[in-house]
Amino acid sequence: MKKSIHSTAELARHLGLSRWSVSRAINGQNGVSAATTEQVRAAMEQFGFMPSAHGRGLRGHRTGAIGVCFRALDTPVTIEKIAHVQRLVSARGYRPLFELTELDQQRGGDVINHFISMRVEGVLFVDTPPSARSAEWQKRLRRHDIPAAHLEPLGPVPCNAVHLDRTAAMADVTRHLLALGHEYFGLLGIDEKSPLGQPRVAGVRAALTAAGRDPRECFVNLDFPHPRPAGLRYGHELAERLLALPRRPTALLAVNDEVAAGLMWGLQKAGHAVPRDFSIFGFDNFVLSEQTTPALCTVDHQVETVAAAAAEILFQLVERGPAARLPVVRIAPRIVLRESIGAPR
Amino acid sequence: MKKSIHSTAELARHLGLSRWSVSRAINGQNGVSAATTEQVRAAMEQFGFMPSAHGRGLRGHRTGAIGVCFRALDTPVTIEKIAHVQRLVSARGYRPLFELTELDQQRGGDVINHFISMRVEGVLFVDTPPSARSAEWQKRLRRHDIPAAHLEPLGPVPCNAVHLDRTAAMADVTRHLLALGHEYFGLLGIDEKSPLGQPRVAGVRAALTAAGRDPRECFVNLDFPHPRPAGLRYGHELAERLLALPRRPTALLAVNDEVAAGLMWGLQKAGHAVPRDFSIFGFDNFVLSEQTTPALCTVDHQVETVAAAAAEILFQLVERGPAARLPVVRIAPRIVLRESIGAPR
DNA sequence: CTGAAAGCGCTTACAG
DNA sequence: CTGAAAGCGCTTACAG
Repeated sequence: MKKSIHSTAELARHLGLSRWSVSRAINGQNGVSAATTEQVRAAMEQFGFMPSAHGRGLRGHRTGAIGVCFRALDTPVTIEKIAHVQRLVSARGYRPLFELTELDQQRGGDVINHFISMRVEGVLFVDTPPSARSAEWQKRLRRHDIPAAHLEPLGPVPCNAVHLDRTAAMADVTRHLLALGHEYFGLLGIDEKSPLGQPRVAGVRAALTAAGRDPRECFVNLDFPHPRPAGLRYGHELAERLLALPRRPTALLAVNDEVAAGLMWGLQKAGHAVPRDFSIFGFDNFVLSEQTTPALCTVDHQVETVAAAAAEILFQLVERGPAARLPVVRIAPRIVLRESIGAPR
Repeated sequence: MKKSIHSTAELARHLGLSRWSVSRAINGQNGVSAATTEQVRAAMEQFGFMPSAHGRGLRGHRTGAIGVCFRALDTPVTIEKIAHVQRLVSARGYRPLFELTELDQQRGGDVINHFISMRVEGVLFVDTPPSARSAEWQKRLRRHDIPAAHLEPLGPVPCNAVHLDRTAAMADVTRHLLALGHEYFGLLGIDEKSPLGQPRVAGVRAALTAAGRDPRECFVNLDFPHPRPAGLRYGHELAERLLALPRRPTALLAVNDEVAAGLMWGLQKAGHAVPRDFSIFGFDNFVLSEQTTPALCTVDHQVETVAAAAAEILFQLVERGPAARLPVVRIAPRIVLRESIGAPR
């Protein structure tokens, strides 16, 4: 009675089969009897045996591995992306290999080395900023005929990428507040010079212009240097600055839900009511946003849709070859309406 | 002029060396001239070549891979653990392979299959609850002589594990508040029947008893059914219940920082001041805790210390063989003092 | 210090 | 439906 089995050869010997039949049974190829297949399956189960991915990748040349490259795990939205990517990649029969690039900055660029040495069939870059380093990474991947797709790259990418359409989202939000009767908008903590802030301000401008308003007279952008990431405390300070303004906006669009919450508490502490005196919109649909009183209106990233689109691009590239060029996809975020907005007084 | 190189054999041919010299140069073995080593290194750099992990794992029998198994990515503390584990494992020359078990519940248990097929040299379980499934996983690993260590298992584990000493943490907190003069304690949202709540309540009891008090008369545990995870809103509701109590505790110990923050806002809304009327302690040292006004006292998980201890256990097991049994390590959390506590009125 | 053989655990392509 | 050869890309152990 054997106690453990570590190769298809041992399994074959144990079952009195040839190693080739065992291999075929494991891979579900035809040309092997149903009885043999079942016998092999049962023995694998019994011994907890799994064929070596190394032997397999060496001979078969399909490793089934997909490299997934994150910048850092700093936001809840990024975390959600991981979970979805893991699910999508596994469901398609591949295995994800996760790497964090930020940690690697200090340790030399072995993220890509690892992917190459593992002979991944494709790489998904998530939230990665443009840099000399990442440009070089991509050149190396191309050399090895490994295709790459981009899930929300922080810079411009010519193809094989999925973006969240922040411009459309903010235009939507602005239209919504215009329809409620708001005339003067406050943007809070949205840095127009940052790659993520620029399209958001553009969306506000576009909606105002489309409604026949002059953007220069319809909104004020409040921002000042603060510790990153922008949080509750920064929102709290913004409330003070806002109240000190000679002309106060009635519709407030915050950079994220935490700033929106801090802003709301600051305003409430000063005796103002939301949405009676101010309408507030957050961004990110972070758990916090539904826990405040009143619950915050916000913008949802549609992570599942974005992740699915990016994964689909990668699968296409893996299956059609690394030379393929797929158009950039833009996903529209979804506005989440809750209790923090109303008509201005 | 070759444009790409995919194996040590190609590299050797290109450099006019034997494949064996190339292999030795790559692995930094002695018995190869410095000039040859440098030549090989330069060519690898030039062609972006990395030896196949599959060929390597097959012949060398050391794959350098470590499986890291998480339950889910639901809390910031878990996320922090990932980052530390990645860093520690890489620094020791291994490569982490991350898997999320919760997603896999639905898809069949191929987490362990993946680890086994990748011939990992060890597995680190993080935050994993005891279950029939995980017991079976461990049996399978043992069969393959793959050692496993546990970073904060949610159930009892006889060895090779690191725990956060929640009992010590709560005893510390309680002693601190006793010293300030508090006589009556409120526990908020800490479920004494849960594996994480039980040791926390035990710590409070222990500190009270040690101070010569009767725990039965010194604290009240407020908890009621609520949507998980416990957050701001739940804390907000707890504030109301607390204020309705015939005898109000002055020292409040919340299950986590979000509940503590919600509690604080609820009390402030009702016209009470913190810490003048109530002293509040959170738990987790979540970013939120330093962003509230006043900033929350809390308990830090010492993630770095816990992760390092668990990684060290795993490295020992990998190097000393899977039969080794290392004692369970308990790490004491650190109390973070900020502005939310004071002497009772 | 360098070369040539053997073999890790698989799959592919061919033969029966 | 099953068997035996060859070879994927490496490293180990041996020979010089």
